Amino acid sequence: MEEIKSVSMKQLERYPVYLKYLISIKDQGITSISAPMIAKALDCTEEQVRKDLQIVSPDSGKPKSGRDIKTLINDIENFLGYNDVSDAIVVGVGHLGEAFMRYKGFSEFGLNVLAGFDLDETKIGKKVDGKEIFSMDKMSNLISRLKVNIAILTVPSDAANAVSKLLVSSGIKAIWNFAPIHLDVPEDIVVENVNLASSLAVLSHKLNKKILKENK
Amino acid sequence: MEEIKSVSMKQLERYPVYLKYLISIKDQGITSISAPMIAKALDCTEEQVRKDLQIVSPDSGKPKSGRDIKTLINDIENFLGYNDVSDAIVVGVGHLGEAFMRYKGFSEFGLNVLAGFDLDETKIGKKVDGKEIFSMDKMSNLISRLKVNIAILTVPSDAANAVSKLLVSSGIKAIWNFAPIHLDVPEDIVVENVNLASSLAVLSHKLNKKILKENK
DNA sequence: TAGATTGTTAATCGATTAACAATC
DNA sequence: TAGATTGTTAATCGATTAACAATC
Repeated sequence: MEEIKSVSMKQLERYPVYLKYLISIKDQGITSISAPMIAKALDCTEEQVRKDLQIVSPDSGKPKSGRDIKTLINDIENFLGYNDVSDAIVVGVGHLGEAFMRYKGFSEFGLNVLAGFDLDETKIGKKVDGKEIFSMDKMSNLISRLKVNIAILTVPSDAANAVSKLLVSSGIKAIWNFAPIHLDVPEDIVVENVNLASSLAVLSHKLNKKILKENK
Repeated sequence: MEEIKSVSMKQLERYPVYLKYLISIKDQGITSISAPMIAKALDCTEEQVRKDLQIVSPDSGKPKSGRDIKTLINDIENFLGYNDVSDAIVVGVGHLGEAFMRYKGFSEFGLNVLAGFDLDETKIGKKVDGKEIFSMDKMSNLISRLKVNIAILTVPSDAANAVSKLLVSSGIKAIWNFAPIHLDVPEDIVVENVNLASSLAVLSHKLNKKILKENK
């Protein structure tokens, strides 16, 4: 029986950063890497790196040399599911939604955007990067027919809750929510919020503290 | 002497969510609100709401009735700096960068995008929502001349570190980084990362756990 | 008054950091 | 071998949660 190590959300957020770094290092022709090296490059502690890597990698590192980069990259990619493709739809094709429909990087993460949905009749029927924009009343059918699990929600805040209800009743299992509000959905629905206002609040606060420090 | 309550990053991230909710409630004509009501609507604990609000609001709530919504909204907006405008530039006018140049919501947060910068000669000189796209070699001069503090960094990962060095040497104080890598900048530079790959890693992991649970 | 809500103070929880023996 | 690096186990830190007296 396989041992199951649990992983925290904080750790999950770090793996893509490790991965990017490891790939860049591999491309330089380096074949093995140690926790202290990674820690130094990414400005974190080596203890944290070791604990994180132990979770995703079945085999352990070797004292003195560290870990094999290729193996490690593969372990992280498998752990993050980059090797299995999931279908997703973009709901709300505004500036941000359109950017996501055009974004090539998602395929790297195993995410495949099938189509977009919008209320605006002037957008319906148009194609963005080869993917069609449908009207909202086509959404439910497409989700259940193609068994889409993931919705990228980029509608205005005041529409977000109504749309999320529709998504849930159509069978969507996870919502990647870019509206800066709390979605009121059943607790078994996975919601991951990306709140730019929150992020900016942190940035502004740090910046103000810095400016205050400089001026005194 | 004013008492200074310290605030955590986690708390800062929550204020914009409170604010959105309070504004929507105010628009319904409600004039006062209690911590338990907010907690129930936003799916968190009332203790947390109380502690968070105590930090931003000088006057305390009243037992039974709670807090005055208008006052509270004003307190949060002031605390987050939404009433003072900061200038910013967008560096890297790809799909995401262009979306940010077009995004109207920033003004609500007190953020004013002045201009964009890009390497691509076909983009240079064009205007996006009235804001011009300049070549990268104009960047340093504009930053120092207009004393711009904030850069929204939306360049590809492999360019991010070189560009951030240029930003820092030009006098930028804070970088809102959308490249999924660690920026190697001096520690007094404020960096706020928005890593979509990290966010997606969390979503995928939760989704996989949910699917595993359903299938057993 | 009675009870809902308040702010404060203490307990719990989880994640990070430190310490250390094991090993290539 | 010596020393860098490893994984594990214990200590610290910070944030969340719980408990409770005060009050409109």
